[in-house]
Amino acid sequence: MSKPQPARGMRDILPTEAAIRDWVQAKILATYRRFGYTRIETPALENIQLLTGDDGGENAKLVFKVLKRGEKLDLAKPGMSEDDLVDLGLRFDLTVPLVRFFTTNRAQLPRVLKAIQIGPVWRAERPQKGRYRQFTQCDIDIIGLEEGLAEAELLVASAEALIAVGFEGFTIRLNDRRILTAIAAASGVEEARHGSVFITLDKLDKIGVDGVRKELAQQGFAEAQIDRLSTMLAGVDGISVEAFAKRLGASLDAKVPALIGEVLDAVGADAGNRYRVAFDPTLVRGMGYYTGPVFEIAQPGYDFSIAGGGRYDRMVGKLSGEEAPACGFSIGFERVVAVLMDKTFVPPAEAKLTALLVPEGTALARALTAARMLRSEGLAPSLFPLEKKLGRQLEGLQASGFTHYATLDGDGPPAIRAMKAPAR
RNA sequence: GCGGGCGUAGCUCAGUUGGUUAGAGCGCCAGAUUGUGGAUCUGGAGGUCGCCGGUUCAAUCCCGGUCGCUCGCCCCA
Repeated sequence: MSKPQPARGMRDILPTEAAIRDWVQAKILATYRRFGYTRIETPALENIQLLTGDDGGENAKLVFKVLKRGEKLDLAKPGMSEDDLVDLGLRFDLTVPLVRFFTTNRAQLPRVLKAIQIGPVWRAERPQKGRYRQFTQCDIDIIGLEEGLAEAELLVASAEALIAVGFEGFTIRLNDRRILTAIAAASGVEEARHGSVFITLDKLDKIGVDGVRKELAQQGFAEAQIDRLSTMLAGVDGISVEAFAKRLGASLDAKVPALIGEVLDAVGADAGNRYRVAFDPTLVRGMGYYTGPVFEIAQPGYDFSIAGGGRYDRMVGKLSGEEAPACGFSIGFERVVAVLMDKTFVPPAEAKLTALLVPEGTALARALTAARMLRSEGLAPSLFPLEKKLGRQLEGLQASGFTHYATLDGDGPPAIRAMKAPAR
């Protein structure tokens, strides 16, 4: 007697969570609009070529692919491969579709596009705690601005959005892809293998220096390379970008630490004591498309990050042949909601949710009139038949969010009563 | 893609060293009592013990497979 379930890794959103999600989304959108960003939407499906290009990195392997339809789906043809059967895929992030959107609609868009996107993305990976195969992302991106102003504004706007939904005491970690490249180069790692060094480096806070050394050794890196790498990264906790740049010497362009330093100072000043911004040379970020500054926000007490982003200056050019600088910051909507659910957060109601209890035999017209009257007084009345066991009924209504009730008896206006605090 | 744990009532879980009719709490339904806030009492419905196969006189229990859920790894938000 197995009941139907949602597809693996997918989940239903129940009323309590849906209310939180609506509230979070409204807060985030309102914040971003005050920074001058405009909302855009792109389709859930994109042509498969866009998604399986090399810009998605590992994510490209996790695309949900969609079969061709009708005559184009010729299963009988010999020697069929997956590519022959598939022509569409579900987006795995919002950045690749945004770049496609920008190249498609460039003529009608402002020279500098500041876009908000909020919507579901899909990844065909194994579900796990806090990880689903469908999840919502909330991105802001700036296409058309070189590094500096864009990064500073994205960081501040995202931090303000998190503050607006009640987060505090978080830290924005900031690094730059070029600093990572310099670290790898100065350690004598050939360029083709930078990626795997970065991925291992990213785990430093989780597995420690010894863990990183061990993993690099397993991947076949030379003792000398590993030694140089760990010397460079020794005691970097809280190090200034200027001090760290000295360790790298000539392998790093001096403009990079200057830029990062300026962003840190500016955002730090704007933050005051509400949140922190810190340089972290071990911050990597998974996506292969990042070219410059990268950043991430973690919430104390949770081991996953709640926001991440960076600069991806090559992507537009790769797709359209015409370059445009781009930078974005993505809030992990699901994780923000998860944190609020943990706190059993209840969004403030706009109107008093009032159950209007209608005794048997009451004329429908009378019920509607009474409800209309309450609505005009700013309440949110909802009609239910009055049940025999009032206590039971009120308890149930209270559980689904009603804060007030009234019984429709007699001819006069119904008397609104507040629900009692739940008995313990 | 790789590894561990778990599938018994609507929910949370007991249980059987393999042996007639598989249990509790909560919830649900009906009635009584109360008579416009949760109480109490009585009665009731609801399970091919995830699915398929094997071992056995006998399987919810042991074995194999499968599906689902879950927690890690890889990777990621």
